Amino acid sequence: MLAADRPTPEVSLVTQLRAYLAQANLPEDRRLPPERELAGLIGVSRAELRKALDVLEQEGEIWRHVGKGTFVGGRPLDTFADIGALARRSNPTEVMRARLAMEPELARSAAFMATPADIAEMRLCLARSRQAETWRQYEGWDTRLHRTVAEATHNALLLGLFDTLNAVRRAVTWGRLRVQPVKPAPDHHSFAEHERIVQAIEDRDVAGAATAMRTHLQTVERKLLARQDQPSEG
Amino acid sequence: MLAADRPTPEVSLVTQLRAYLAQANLPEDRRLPPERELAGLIGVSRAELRKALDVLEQEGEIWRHVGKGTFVGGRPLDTFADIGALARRSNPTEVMRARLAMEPELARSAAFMATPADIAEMRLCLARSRQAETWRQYEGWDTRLHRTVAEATHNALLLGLFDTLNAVRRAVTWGRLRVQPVKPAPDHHSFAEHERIVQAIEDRDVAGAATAMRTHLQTVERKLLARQDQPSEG
DNA sequence: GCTTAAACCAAGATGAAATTGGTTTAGCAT
DNA sequence: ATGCTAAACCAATTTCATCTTGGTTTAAGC
Repeated sequence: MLAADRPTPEVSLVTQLRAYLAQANLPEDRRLPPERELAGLIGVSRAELRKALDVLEQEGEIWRHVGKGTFVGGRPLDTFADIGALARRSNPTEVMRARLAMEPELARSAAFMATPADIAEMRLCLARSRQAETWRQYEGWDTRLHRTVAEATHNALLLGLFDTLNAVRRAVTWGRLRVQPVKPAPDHHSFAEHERIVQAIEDRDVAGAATAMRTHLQTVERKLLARQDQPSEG
Repeated sequence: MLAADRPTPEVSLVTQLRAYLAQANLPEDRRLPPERELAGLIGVSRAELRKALDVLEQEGEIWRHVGKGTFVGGRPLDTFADIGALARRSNPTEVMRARLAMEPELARSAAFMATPADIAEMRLCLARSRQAETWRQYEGWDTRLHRTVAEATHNALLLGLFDTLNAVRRAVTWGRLRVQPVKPAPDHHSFAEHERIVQAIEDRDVAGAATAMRTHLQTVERKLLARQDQPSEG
């Protein structure tokens, strides 16, 4: 381009762009023309335009995404976490790792925050799971025990995260048939491990609660890897 | 079809279908062939097949959806984690506690799984955050650093949980304006703390990474409680 | 050296066509 | 009439090819 086109080089392209953004009436979604087009409109090279857009993006005045375009304003936050999509991208191994990352910390927090009512419910779940006549019943009480621990943190966000994790776990684990006609053996590893978790929480043993939960989940992981016909719950 | 093909009409089509479901090895998603095809396979009319499928659906053994297909097992729960509702029930304190529960474990896992590319991106975020000219810019790089750590776990589920946590954090923190004209001081506590986190991850020091992240978040928590006019990020 | 234009890439949008469960209709045999 | 079958039709959904778009690389040009 000729020098005469830009008689005032001290007026930076960034400023020029800001002026354009203010003047141009953009569509409802505040999307501005594609870079190639915009470069032609303003009369600069695409590379130069992009450098200016980089600045505006750093400033937070615009946001860009490949395939979508460039938009004025802050990046919109998606208000929903899609469990299904998450489950599709994940797998049983990842679920196990995620449980190992989260649940010990939930147990730790529960040991701090649990009320007597929380602990009573945990003990109820323990007892019912021992009385279970089928694996399905056992799984129900097992799931409820783990959720009670999450509830005992008395933190709505942590509980929500646990529920999300749990929903993904169920979605991921769904396919595998578990035709276990027999009921859990009285010496099933989970009974003692669950007991230790609840006891640690009752004793306000924060480190012990986390450790007990981690140990428990590691056992579940080992069984899960060894034999696919075992329930994946724990 | 000839009567000879079905010499035992008392064996209902439903039973026959159940046998088929047990025997056939279905794809990962447990989807069975389209009705038209399945009808041909079994050798019955589509109408008759559908009547049997109706029973199985009633029993809860399968579920169907137009355009999708027919699947064995329970209908997947289409629960979306509602970030907005979660944010409404939560508060900054809970968010902080949730970060303290999750992010050290993410750092620990990242120390295991991070690739050189992950670490390079972390270092980039570090450098940019130091160069930030405004708090807004700093926050952007800080957020990106923390998310890179979550990415470095190479666990889609953990990343999803982190994103959910982060979305709630942003939603909860929404109201508070932070008009901090000055840029972060060169000795801002987070610089050194972030550096320690990344270094531990690079050194494959799993315990150190978790500890560094916990220490960092505790500092953020302290600052947050002491002075509301500080950025809540860290 | 620096800029520019062009090519290339992968993520996302778009739209036509095919697929699929659900429903209706017409034919046909009993 | 009754009951079954095949075919057509419908709307929801997937699939696939194509286009768009920001991001990146490359090489020519000055």
